[in-house]
Amino acid sequence: MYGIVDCDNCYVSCERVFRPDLNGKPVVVLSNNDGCVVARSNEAKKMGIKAGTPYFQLAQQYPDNKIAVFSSNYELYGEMTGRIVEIIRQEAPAFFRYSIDECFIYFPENKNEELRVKSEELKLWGENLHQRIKKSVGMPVSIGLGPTKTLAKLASHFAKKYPGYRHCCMIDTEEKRMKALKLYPIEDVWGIGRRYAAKLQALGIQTAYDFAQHHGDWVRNIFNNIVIYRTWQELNGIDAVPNEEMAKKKSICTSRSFNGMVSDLETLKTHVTNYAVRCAEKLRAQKTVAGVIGVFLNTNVFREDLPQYWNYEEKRFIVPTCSTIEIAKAATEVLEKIFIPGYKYKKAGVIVMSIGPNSPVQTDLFDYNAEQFQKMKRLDAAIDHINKVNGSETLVLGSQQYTKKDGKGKAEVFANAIKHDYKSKNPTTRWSDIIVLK
DNA sequence: TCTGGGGTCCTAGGACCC
DNA sequence: TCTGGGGTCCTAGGACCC
Repeated sequence: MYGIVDCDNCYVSCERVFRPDLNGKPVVVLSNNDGCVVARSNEAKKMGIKAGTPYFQLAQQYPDNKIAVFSSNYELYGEMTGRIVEIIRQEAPAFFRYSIDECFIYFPENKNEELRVKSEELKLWGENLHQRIKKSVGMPVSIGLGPTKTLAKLASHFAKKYPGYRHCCMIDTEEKRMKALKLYPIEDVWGIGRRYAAKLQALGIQTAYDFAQHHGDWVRNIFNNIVIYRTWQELNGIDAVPNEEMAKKKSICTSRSFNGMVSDLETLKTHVTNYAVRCAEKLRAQKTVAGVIGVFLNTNVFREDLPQYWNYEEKRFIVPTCSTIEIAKAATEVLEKIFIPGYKYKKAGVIVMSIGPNSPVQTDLFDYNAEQFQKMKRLDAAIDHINKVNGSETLVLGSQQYTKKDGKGKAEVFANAIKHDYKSKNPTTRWSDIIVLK
């Protein structure tokens, strides 16, 4: 059996833990730069607010402030969901964190009849897990149980939709499986995206049941695609999607849209340096080095009245690295190659690839300075430590700081934050934000 | 005026090897 | 008239996920 634990309206629920006055009221959380809606409370969903709605449209539509709005606060969401993972670590035999708000649980098959967990016990286990998470973290979660991961996902949707399941729904018999499949729209099945759903609907398939009823050969012929065939198998109760392991990322990307538009190379360099530094930190956090770095640059695609340009280039490191200074330097070099003056840029990003373990690293046969290498390593470790203890970006490179010339031609540092006008505090990670009880 | 930020896997086709 | 038979690796593009 598999389980999935899925946080209900994750970001909204994180905010509500510290704002219980907002329970039962419409709440949305916005993307970076207060761009669009990425999370909605049930009340907001009922009002017809769609995911991805640009915030300025929402504000026009509901000028009376009836909807509580939050900028995204990933420091908070990361810490809150981390607490949930800790509880799952204690309660579950094995698990895999699938995303920030979802966790798969693996129940090993037990051939011994006497040791086998009975269905009723498993269902109760799920209900108890929900209660423990609700009580100790404050997050409502929905739990689905089933013989395959895809069916567990289906079950979790029913757990979310019908209160009668007490937040945990289990598909453990043929009868329940059939009933669930018939009630489930094909476009909501895990692994069926917009394209596949459209194709299936054109073939007269409306529900998961319609799809599962077709012959496997038919599925293979129509799609010639192993991924969708596995989904078909899973709906039919055959465990087919491979279990994932705690894997290291194979590529790491840090990108942002800017608050406003940017034309000058100096500001772009500062942005790109910041993204590169983040990539280096992420590489070190998972104990890896990257062999290739890529940088991309975009103008504003929504401004059809302005000339458009986008470009991307890569550079290979002779010796794979996770050094902040090396990665920042390389990123700037690539940026200079793709930058064309005269455009109004809206977004840039840094990607690191060809990721491998940080030891042993194949060094350069002809130009390797062991002393320099060790120095860089110690410097990065010191930066990471200081930023961990004192908060991120306590210590940064000079090139990470945004500067402009004052009247006398002297460079002046200024903050260039992305827009976060409605950001909540960080009472779980910042001493300055700690809650005061009256 | 204002429109997010990450990831994964699979396949086909081309370049290259013997 | 007739033009082999295996492989591997890499890349781009397309689908999907949250």
